[in-house]
Amino acid sequence: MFPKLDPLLHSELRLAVMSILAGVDEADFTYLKKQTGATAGNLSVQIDKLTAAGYITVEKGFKGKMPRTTCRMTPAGQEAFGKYVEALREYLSASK
Amino acid sequence: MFPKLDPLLHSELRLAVMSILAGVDEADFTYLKKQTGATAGNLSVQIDKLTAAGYITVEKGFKGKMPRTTCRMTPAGQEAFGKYVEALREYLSASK
DNA sequence: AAATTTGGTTTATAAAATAAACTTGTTTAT
DNA sequence: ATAAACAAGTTTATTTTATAAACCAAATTT
Repeated sequence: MFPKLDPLLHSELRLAVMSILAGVDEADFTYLKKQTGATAGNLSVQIDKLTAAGYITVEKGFKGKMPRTTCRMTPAGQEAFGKYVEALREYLSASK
Repeated sequence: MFPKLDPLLHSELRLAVMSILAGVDEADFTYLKKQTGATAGNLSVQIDKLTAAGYITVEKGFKGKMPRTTCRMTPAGQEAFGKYVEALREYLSASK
């Protein structure tokens, strides 16, 4: 009845990151930080987890002289995100 | 942009319990256990948390000679659940 | 009457989230 | 030129959660 929710996505911050990346092709660390309101430390950790899961890729470079970390969602990430959304709807729609 | 998700509801098992109770007036422990597939221990703990939050009430009685624990969602729980669902939609719909 | 099942609770362990502190380098002010 | 402040993160430590394992009391079955 209730499908298992991908624990990697069932996290407020990781979900927000994925939600942003789902609509935007790429986003860098500071942008994600601003949009989510997360602390840098927390964001760094959660980005690592999404990367380890193969849901996003991280590219490190420089914008001028400042370091810049760019994130993109992978196809695997898109699929996982889609499935998570579907699963979640089961939980939410059970009410009506 | 991303509303805070009520941490009490952003839990797979507690969400499932609330989702069931949202549609059903009352449900007892064993029913919830069966429907969610949770272990009794986990369910007991999570029911306690929902009770402590005032989201559900627990009534203990007997069905014949066997103990029976009946759960109901409170108005506060309904409101919190509704808000949570709304908040969550923000996360999910940001993608499209 | 011994073993099993029901309906749980309590306690212990593992995993996550979060924050605080630290690092490396850059820009700005002195 | 150097000290102070800031940017962009990472690492480590702390707190909170989730989950499972162990336990308990009473009822039922063999």
